[in-house]
Amino acid sequence: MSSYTVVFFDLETTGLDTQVCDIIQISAVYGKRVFNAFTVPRCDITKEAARLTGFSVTGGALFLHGEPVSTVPLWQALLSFIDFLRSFCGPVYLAAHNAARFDAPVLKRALKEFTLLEQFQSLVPFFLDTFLLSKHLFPRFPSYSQRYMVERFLDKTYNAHDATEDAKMLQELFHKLKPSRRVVMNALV
DNA sequence: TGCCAGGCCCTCTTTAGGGCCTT
Repeated sequence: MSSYTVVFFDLETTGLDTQVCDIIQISAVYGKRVFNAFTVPRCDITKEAARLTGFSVTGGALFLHGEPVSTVPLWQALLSFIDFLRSFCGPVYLAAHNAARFDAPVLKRALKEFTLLEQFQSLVPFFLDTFLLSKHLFPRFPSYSQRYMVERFLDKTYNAHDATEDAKMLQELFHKLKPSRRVVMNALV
């Protein structure tokens, strides 16, 4: 396989049900480059998601911890995200923690809704699941949550449930772990 | 009122059940 670029991303959503939840925030990082977009979800935010993320919707506007947030329509956020991904030369592997089970299906469902999936997949042939990667690397760990891995390897806590911070931490963790190409290939989904 | 999903993985398994990881 030729060269590839690993871009780290994270979604904040209205809940955990990948078949019905809606995207609230998309963030991605590559080095110092950051992509971020907020969008007003079209379904209710579950009580637990609202508690964890601090997002709320009032009068059709998005708020984060009570402060108004600038948003764009979901289709526009997705198109901007595709433009960001297109700016890299060659294929992009989009990395997220538990990508296979959560971020990838949610993102792909949204892209499909706006008939953007094919365009997206021409840029992103695979997702990289750092949860699977962590399990492959360290078979006997008591936990593989992103928070645990960050605390263990980077010795720091961070603002989890902010998509940009989560993506930045994941990038830092990945570079600390320095997984071999073989391990990376085994964590593609 | 309801207190969410889901599929892999592990083991006190395989004639099953519970924990994990994401919001």
